[in-house]
Amino acid sequence: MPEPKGDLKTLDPKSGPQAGANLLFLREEEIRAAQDMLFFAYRDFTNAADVILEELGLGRAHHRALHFIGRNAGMSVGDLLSLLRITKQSLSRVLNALIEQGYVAQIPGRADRRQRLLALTQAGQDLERRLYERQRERLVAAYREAGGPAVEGFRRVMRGIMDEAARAYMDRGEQAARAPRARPA
Amino acid sequence: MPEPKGDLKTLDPKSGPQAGANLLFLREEEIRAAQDMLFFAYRDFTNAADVILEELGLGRAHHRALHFIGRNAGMSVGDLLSLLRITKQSLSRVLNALIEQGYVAQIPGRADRRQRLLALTQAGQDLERRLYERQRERLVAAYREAGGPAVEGFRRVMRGIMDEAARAYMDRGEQAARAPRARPA
DNA sequence: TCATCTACGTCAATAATGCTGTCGTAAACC
DNA sequence: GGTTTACGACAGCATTATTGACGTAGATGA
Repeated sequence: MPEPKGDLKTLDPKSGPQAGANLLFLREEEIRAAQDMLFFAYRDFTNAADVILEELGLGRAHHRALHFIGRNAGMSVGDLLSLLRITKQSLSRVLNALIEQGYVAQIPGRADRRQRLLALTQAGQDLERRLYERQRERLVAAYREAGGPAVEGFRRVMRGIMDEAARAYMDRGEQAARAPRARPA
Repeated sequence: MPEPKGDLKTLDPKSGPQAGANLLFLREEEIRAAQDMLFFAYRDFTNAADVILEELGLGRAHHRALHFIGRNAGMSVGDLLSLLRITKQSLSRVLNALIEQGYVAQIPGRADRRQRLLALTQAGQDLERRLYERQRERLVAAYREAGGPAVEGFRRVMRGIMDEAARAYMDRGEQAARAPRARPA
């Protein structure tokens, strides 16, 4: 990459040696580095699928919906809403587009016929898989570089960052992990 | 080829008939779980600061700018643009608001007087710290729950997910790590 | 010195994604 | 049978992002 003049690395390397303050500083620097990392990793992770989305005229919101519907075939609209934590209106635009374009199907719930259970059509599964593959590349590379124990640590920290509801969701498939639309061919 | 998993939890105790397919399944489930985690962790991490932002009528874009300016006092507008990877126009709205409200100061570059180097004012430092504290709570809790080795693993995986430029940026202060907000307005 | 590039700012228009509030309908529930 | 629930839709608005065009001051090099 071309180095601009106002180079980020040459900011201020003076060191103030105070053991206690230094420890405090290290802790703060550690937390601030985590802020950086969350921003960068999330940015580049989501970017990975953007090329495909763009050529289809879809956005990241569509991708998120496809992802969660694919992973929880037969979920209700309400379930999806509380997973995404957006409003009905925000979702409806996205969902309508996906339905209209044949990526998502709605089937009335059998137990509760007010519900319109969501699932990916074949086209939806195909598209979701294409998007998945892009993000998968990055994640697999990162996992491989980092190694198994690091991945376990990653999992533990990420879990700690998310809130209780999200943790409960993550625990969901622990037993019935294959429930969704599992199985790679 | 790659080590699939460093003994995460055992998703499937029954070492079934098709061990190969099962391994494949585990790998895919692992990647998909990572997608979930990135979404949830990022969502809840960013949400942490929203209350403060809202009462000030600021958004997350303002927070990101404050964060990076605070961490790189004296950076140029161009540097900030390439860090955030947004357009000049997107940044200008945010930056103008921050300057107008007295959170950010611009000083002409000494070497290159076309530049308008950015730094937080005292008010900006105070605000940024309030926002930081909120996110810090979450991260400290997560780090403590997870433990030291897990944090190192987290760091390694996150680094693997981000792109080369971001990694180079992370390596920036490895020695001069104390540069961040050492510059008063 | 003069032409050109660079760093930054701005105007105009548009898109994607989110929000609130309201209303309607069908089905479930007590 | 009245109330709540699940969902859909309309109207309007805010935030954050985009592209493209244009201007200006200052750096830079032939």
